Amino acid sequence: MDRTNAGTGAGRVGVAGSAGVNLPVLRSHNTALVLDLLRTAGAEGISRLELAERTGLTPQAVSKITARLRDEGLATEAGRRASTGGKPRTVLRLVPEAGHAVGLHLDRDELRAVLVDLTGTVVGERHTSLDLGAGAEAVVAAVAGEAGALMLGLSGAGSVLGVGVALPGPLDHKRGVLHRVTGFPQWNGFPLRDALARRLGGPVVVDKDTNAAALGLAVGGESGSFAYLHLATGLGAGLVIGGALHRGARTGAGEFGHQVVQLDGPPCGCGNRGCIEALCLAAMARGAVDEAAHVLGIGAGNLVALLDIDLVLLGGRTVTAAPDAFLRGVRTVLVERAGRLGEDPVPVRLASGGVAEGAAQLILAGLFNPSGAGSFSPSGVGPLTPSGV
Amino acid sequence: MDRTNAGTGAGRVGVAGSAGVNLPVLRSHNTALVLDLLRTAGAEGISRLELAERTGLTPQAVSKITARLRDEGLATEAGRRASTGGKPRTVLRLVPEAGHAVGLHLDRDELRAVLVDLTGTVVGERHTSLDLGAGAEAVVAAVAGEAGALMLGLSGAGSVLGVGVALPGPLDHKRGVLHRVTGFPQWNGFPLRDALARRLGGPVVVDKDTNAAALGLAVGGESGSFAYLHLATGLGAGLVIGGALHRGARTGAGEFGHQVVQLDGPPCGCGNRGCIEALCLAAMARGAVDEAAHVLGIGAGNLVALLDIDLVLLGGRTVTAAPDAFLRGVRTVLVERAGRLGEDPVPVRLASGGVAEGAAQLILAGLFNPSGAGSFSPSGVGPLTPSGV
DNA sequence: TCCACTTTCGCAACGCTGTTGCCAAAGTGC
DNA sequence: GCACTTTGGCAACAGCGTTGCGAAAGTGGA
Repeated sequence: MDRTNAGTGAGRVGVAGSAGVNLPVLRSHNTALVLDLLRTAGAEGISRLELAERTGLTPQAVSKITARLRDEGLATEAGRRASTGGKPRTVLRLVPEAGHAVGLHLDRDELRAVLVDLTGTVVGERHTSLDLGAGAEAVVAAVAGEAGALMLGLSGAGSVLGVGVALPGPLDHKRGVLHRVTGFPQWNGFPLRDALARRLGGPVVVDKDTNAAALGLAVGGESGSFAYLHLATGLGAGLVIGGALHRGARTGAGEFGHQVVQLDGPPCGCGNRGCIEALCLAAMARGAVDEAAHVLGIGAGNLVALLDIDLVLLGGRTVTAAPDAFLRGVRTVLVERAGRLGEDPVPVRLASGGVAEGAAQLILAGLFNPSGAGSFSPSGVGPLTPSGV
Repeated sequence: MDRTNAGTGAGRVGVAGSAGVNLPVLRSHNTALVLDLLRTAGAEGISRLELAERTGLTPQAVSKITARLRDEGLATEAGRRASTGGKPRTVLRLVPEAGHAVGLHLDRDELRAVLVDLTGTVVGERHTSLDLGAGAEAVVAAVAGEAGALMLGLSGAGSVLGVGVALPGPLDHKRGVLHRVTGFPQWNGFPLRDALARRLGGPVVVDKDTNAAALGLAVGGESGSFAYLHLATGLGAGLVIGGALHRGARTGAGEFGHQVVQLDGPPCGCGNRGCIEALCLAAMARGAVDEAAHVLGIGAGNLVALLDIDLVLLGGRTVTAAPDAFLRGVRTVLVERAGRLGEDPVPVRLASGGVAEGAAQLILAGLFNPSGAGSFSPSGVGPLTPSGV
């Protein structure tokens, strides 16, 4: 209960702008940096000297940091590299079982819950149906029950750091409050984060499903700036800019579906005309997959022009039902655009990985992201026990 | 010649990602933070305790930092506040004359050059016609001449930290190389930054005019995330996200004008159809200012939806010729959008400040931005002397 | 006029950070 | 078996922000 906003990036300084850096901040920054590199290296591991090169710190500083991490049980030595004429480099790797996180994906009619270790590997999973219309109390109880069931069986050693929740509607990530979830007006203004945190007794982070998916992709290896376009019952986007998830001040970023691409277009459910979502859904309803893909490509092109991103990733039920058509349609538009400008086209790929896994990364981000507040203190974060279940 | 990329944000670590922080980095970060707050406070000044509150550092740390700044001549005491029952707070302020920067705005047919002090106040200005088609050699000579003329008359004390250059075409900010400037193919691939740096013997930074304008606005007091939309012979945007200018990996961000808002729209000069720039310019050609403003508003709405920005600023010759019409047109679209969502509308205002002033901020950013590399070392940056003039 | 009190702010000592100098360990190659 | 290269830890160090403390400079009541 003492740290319900872990990983939200809310600094210790009230001011929104940039904050001063003192030695503890410096320490946690560098520690997170090293942890992130260890995670990226995966099971292969990475040597101290490589860590030093990648961080810009001296080898001695890296030795000190990794020694701390080994003491805390977060890292361990894992073999040696071949020698290049001298003492071979010792390979370090993350200890996956040193910590866990729960990720929840609340969709309109189902709930998926995963338990992941520090590397993001799923070590437990549950899947049930869910009726978002059943009311806040019932849904929170059901969700907490699923999360609690996943957490049982973990000893105190590799405790659960927190619970990340991803769900569709517009919401306020910072305060963890839902806005008007489309189709479920009774959720408007519900403080989901605090309600769950109270029941679970540990840190909870809430975010949009598209943001969670994009975060999962960023952790999964996609680097730089990219957009994740999600086409299912609606059309939304998750934006990763310079390696960091871009939410906007009000968690409103990523409203890709309601960009207007046809000034005099057909009316959209949002009340406007010519939204790309309306055009895509209408085309799909007619069975015109290629046309929907083309329209999606136009939107992706607008995005690339505006933000100069490196990659477009596609996902969502509608896309996975006809992946080749959508890849081809979007790719065509971006290749034509690149040809006009004499640039290399922005690659388009299918997104891999689930939303629940991304939701778990909302918690792990506090450990691996060198952005200040969400620093790690293994002793400070008590094991999350499902007291209210 | 030794530091031609000052202020570009290129870190000392080759890796693109985040870098390790050591004590010198920490020091320059906090110093830049304090300098930025001093700049923001302006002539009124700011007390040490306010600096401590805003940065999150302890008062003692602020005292040490400000003592260094006073020793270096960058800050000075400027009176006292009224007492609140004890010793009154001593007010500190920036010493404007401690440093200068030159800002150049290369437009298609004219050149504006300004000399600004640390606060961004213009202390010297030149204005001449310029023919971008005259060839690189001639233009570089003319531009260097104007910059050199501005710099004469400054003693070594408050020396010139560098020259910032803003110009229209697509270009590579990091390498300082121009791409195909629209209408002037002979500039394609020209290394403008290095050519000017060689001639002037000091740091030079090159950026798009829209980016420079947006940076100038950010320094001028606009906080948070905003978009500067520039409508003149073309339509472009400068994006400030979370207080930082967003350029994209290839300096391609801000191609606002070539977003498609009419799938089957009229052909655009870029080879595509239905670009917002083509629609706006066509409407203006017909004299339909309100229609152009409406279309611009649609684009602004798309931008707000996608990025969740806090503010839209309008500028450019076309806008300043009919400011009320454009403000009304854009505002209407954004107010309608906000009404549909039950949110507060994003404010729309006219942009103030010139592009050349913003170009100068490209240099000053190295002093006031706590983003690592562009740290300040008063003795390290030699006075920029116009040797090649 | 004096005194108690509040508030600001610098000096000195301190703890902690990454860095440097040095050396043992562990390989390769002649 | 020796010279050499490379890794990586130990100890001393410089520099950062922090803490403890006291002087300075006001206010306000007696």
